[in-house]
Amino acid sequence: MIRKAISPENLGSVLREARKQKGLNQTATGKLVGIDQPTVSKVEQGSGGTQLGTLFRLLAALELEMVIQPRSKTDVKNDGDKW
Amino acid sequence: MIRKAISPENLGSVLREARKQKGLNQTATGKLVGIDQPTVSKVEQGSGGTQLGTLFRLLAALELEMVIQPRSKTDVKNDGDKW
DNA sequence: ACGATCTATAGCTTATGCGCTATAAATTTA
DNA sequence: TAAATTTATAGCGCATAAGCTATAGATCGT
Repeated sequence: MIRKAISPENLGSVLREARKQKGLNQTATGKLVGIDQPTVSKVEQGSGGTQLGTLFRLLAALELEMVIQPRSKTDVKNDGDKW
Repeated sequence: MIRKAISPENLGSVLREARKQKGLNQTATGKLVGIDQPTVSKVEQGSGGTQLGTLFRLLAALELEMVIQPRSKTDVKNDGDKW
């Protein structure tokens, strides 16, 4: 499971996976936090133009949190799959 | 130096701290990745309107990466930081 | 194949980001 | 405290996000 994101595309993939993991569709997810379905779609496709406010609302809907840390040279996909 | 962010304000604080830790000012940081100083300022102040593309460029300038993970059950106000 | 559900795309409108430049506060340093 | 540096704010022009609605395309189940 990809957790690390260094680009909007990465992030979009992470969000999509998390959403499916929760059994939600784009419409339902967006409704939880006031984002319309087309916007959820664009974020998941990796739109770098997406705004931070939109991202954090999405994270809230999916019960996710963001961690900022120094870039690791060695890749980080440790941690037994928790989701 | 691992910091969680659940809002644009959180994130802005994290970025500002990381920048200072690297001994950079807003102008120098922005120049590394083609962002102007006023924009860096707004991001650090927590503008939810900041775009993801801008954020990722800033992360690159500061040699940071983003990790998305399930929200910790233990409250986010638990590691000594004030937000 | 069919219908139902889900996702992607499009047009319109309003709002706002960002680069650029200039300048005003605020902070640091001597 | 004055000067230098750094950060915040503002206006302009251009580009684009996001909400809304509609619909086309894709996917799933029967």
